[in-house]
Amino acid sequence: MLYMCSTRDDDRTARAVIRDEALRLFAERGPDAVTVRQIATAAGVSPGLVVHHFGSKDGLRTEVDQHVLAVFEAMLGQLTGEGGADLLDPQTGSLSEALAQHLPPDSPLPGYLRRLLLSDTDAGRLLFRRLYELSRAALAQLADAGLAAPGRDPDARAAFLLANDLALFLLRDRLTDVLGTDPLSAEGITRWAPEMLSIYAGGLTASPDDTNTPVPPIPDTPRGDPPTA
Amino acid sequence: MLYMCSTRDDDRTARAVIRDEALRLFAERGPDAVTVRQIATAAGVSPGLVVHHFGSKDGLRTEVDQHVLAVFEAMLGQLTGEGGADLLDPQTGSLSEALAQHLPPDSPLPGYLRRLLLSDTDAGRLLFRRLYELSRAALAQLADAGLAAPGRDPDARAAFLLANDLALFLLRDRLTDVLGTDPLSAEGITRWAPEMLSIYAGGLTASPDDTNTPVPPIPDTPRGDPPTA
DNA sequence: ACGTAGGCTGAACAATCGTTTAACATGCTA
DNA sequence: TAGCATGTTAAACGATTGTTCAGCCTACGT
Repeated sequence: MLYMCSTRDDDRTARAVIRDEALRLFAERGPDAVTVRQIATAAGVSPGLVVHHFGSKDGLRTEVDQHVLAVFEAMLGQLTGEGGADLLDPQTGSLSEALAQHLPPDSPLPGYLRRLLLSDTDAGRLLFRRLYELSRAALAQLADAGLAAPGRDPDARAAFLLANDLALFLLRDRLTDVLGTDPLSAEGITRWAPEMLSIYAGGLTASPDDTNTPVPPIPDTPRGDPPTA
Repeated sequence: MLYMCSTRDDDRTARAVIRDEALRLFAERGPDAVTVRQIATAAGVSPGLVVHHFGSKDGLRTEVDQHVLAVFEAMLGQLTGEGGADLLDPQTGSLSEALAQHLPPDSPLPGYLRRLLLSDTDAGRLLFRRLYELSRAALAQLADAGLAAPGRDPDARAAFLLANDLALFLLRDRLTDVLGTDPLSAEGITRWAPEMLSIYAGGLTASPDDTNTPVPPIPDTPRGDPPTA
């Protein structure tokens, strides 16, 4: 079964290698910008073999989609299993953080999920809807526990929180550029999380140290106050 | 000068028509997914004319980039001129809202800016950096006015607020899908803004009506409470 | 031992891409 | 009115794309 001419030192099937390399390249440049020949070269096989195993380039893309979604779902199950159901509780961390922390720093998965979420495909829509339902459930649970108000429009509020969480994900490169720190790295989270926590806990007017204490009332004098030291 | 065979009923130069159609198509499907022939057909000209006017497809893309950035910059100038400098004040509305409201509903500009922000190009990085500086300045101004705390890390806080604002923009289609309302439409804003305002004003625990009243302290009993009816 | 199914290759195919070229029509200028 | 720059088209070119095909090599069942 193994007579591959190239020197691949892992025990993965050629099929799996093609899938993994395609995943990596798709995440990096997008499926449309990657050619079958590039995938074949990266996997150390011939272009014909790619089609032979997956029927077509689109078949390969579909299978990578399924694979990524399966891995993501498995990771989601593991996270809700270990950390309880408060995965999306802003107090304990965000979805993006959890994802970044449970993945090797060079994993192509975040990038692929990013493209999937932004792509105008059924898979992307399904993924977002899944996250949305998760966000809704988390908000409802938080509300039940008295840790958050459901808001006037719980659906919109859940969507708002989810969108904010995903923004960190979608704008990761841009934020790294302006902040000088990858917000999804261990170091970046130490910058990001306190601000997020502070705002979610007490709003924009709360000072960072008020995280666990009641929020002072907003002064009635609208502006012109001396800057708060 | 005008002897075009096609029946175009506007007074724009063929060059401008090509640029506008390219802008529309680029925003819709992305520059790489749009062919020169498609642009030419949409503009009612021959493919050769596109290259004749813009040198190459990439030249056209660059010019569309410049044009979009110029229009955006002009709109930014107008907005800060009329509405004062608190354009990014969450109390008065977000950047996304302002952009959506001052543009026809079918304008390709938001879509193009979205792709620009997410594209790995210098133009995209520059645009984001511009918005980031705007956000920093707005936060500093808000802090001076006593309407917001600068936070422990003002740069990170400004980035957080900007990312949240842009999320609405980047995930517009997905949010429309799950909410049933375009969050950037007039109707959608009435759902979105109150939740955003409420959280920014008093945090997650504030009830929507507490916008201008103090926030109640978080109860000490962590969980296991009966669901609050 | 032998045949056969499947992993795999390299060359070739048709289609489509961005771009080039030659030619033509038009308006301005001298 | 002759001439020239400019706007415009149709056809064609080379490169690249996804895909097909014929055939080789190896492993496995009988």
